Amino acid sequence: MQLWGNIKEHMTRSEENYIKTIFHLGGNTATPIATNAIAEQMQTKPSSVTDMARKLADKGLVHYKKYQGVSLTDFGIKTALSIIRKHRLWEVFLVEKLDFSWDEVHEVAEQLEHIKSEKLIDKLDELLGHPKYDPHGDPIPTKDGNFMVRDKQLLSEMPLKSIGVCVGVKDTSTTFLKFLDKNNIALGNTIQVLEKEDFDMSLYIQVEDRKLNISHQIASNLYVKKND
Amino acid sequence: MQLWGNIKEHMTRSEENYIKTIFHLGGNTATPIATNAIAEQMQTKPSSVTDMARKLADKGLVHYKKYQGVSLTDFGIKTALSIIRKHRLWEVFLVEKLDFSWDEVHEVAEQLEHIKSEKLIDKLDELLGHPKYDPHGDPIPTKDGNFMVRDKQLLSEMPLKSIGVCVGVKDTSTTFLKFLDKNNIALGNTIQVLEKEDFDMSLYIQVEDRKLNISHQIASNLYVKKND
DNA sequence: ACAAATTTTTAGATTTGTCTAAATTTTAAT
DNA sequence: ATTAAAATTTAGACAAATCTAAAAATTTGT
Repeated sequence: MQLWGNIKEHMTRSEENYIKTIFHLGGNTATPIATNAIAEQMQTKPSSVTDMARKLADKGLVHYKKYQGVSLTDFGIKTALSIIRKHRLWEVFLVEKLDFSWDEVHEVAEQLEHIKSEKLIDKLDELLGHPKYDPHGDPIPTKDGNFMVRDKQLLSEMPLKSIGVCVGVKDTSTTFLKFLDKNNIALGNTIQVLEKEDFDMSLYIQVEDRKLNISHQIASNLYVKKND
Repeated sequence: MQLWGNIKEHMTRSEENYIKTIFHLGGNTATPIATNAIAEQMQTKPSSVTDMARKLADKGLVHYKKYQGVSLTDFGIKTALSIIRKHRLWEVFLVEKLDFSWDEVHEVAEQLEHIKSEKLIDKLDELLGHPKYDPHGDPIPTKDGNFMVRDKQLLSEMPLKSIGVCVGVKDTSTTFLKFLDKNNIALGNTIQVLEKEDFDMSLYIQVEDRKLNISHQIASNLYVKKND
């Protein structure tokens, strides 16, 4: 019978996945997330989400009122950041230490993120040199839950002639990442917008020393940081 | 509808734990293992073991006849070796790359061994330089399931005056491993049996350049390889 | 060999996470 | 402001993995 017994309770894999999904859908703000949206994202049914919402609310991880959707509590946000930290550190490990390519890491990191050992993550972070970004350019939360929010914008929104550095991808699907590999576009590359085609909104760009055409769809999934 | 559809079926964490336990209890031989023994080892009830025995038999992993105990099939042995390989490789990783001490690795490796990715394990093996033994001196099965069985013996069974190298521990409990650390006994150390005490079977030994007394209990949990 | 002790299995219940189908609530449209 | 549409919840079911208590089989002791 301990006073703060519920602080470090066991979280199941499923609970952790729900928390992560809610966070990614924007549930870190006060705006509640719809049951349907969560169900769709998690490839499950709304009724299952309702059940889990109750359980997570009981555990103090989310705010939940019937028919009103869920949003993360402060504790829920902390929990989400801890899971995301683990996921992204493992992604860095896979790419940096085990030569995975950036389109191969997600599935494995989805499993590794649920391993429970604080020491493991601290040491992994140390081994990797406390990386700030994962292989897709997404920021890695620090141990105390701080985010490096980088001021970045979509390549599709860059003004003509402006120059920037590629710092991330919005779409992390295998097909998109493989496309980038094939076209030799990688994080860290310098990109300049040479021309914009009004008709289909495609861009003519220069990546390092190469010139190429990319569709609007591509440009709107690449994050660029303006030259600072 | 594929011909060999049941070869790579999904194994749950629980199934994997049963297979591993059966293997460790000696189920790799033809000798069947008793339901009770498995239940005790796994901290569960015999009735649960019966249920699982049926399921594993259905999947072709064990031989099972009512009231007769279970033994692994060839496929079951292959599966067990694959899990043990993963467990031990992760243990090496934790010690070599993340500075874990040998008494801290077991719990985390128990989780990591269930991560599913062939590439992950292949690459990890490569990163670690294809180690043959884990931090406790236990052999790591190769990808195709081969075991390096080292000719070793318990320190307690070494003849007087004989010299050997410490190559493993039988008991891997935290208390035992911490005791060894405290007494500066590590794998690779050269050990000579100087005297044997008839009364309590304790040993007076030399470890590298230090002399010390150890109880029979200690000596019967340390593996030594005779100087070759 | 036969009764007693032990081991193992069965039967039925529980928990977690999921589902379907029906009912309810909210939102949107006219 | 009603009603139709959409979203959400409830109720009841299921599979996996476990448990308890009782029944059945095996082993052991004399």
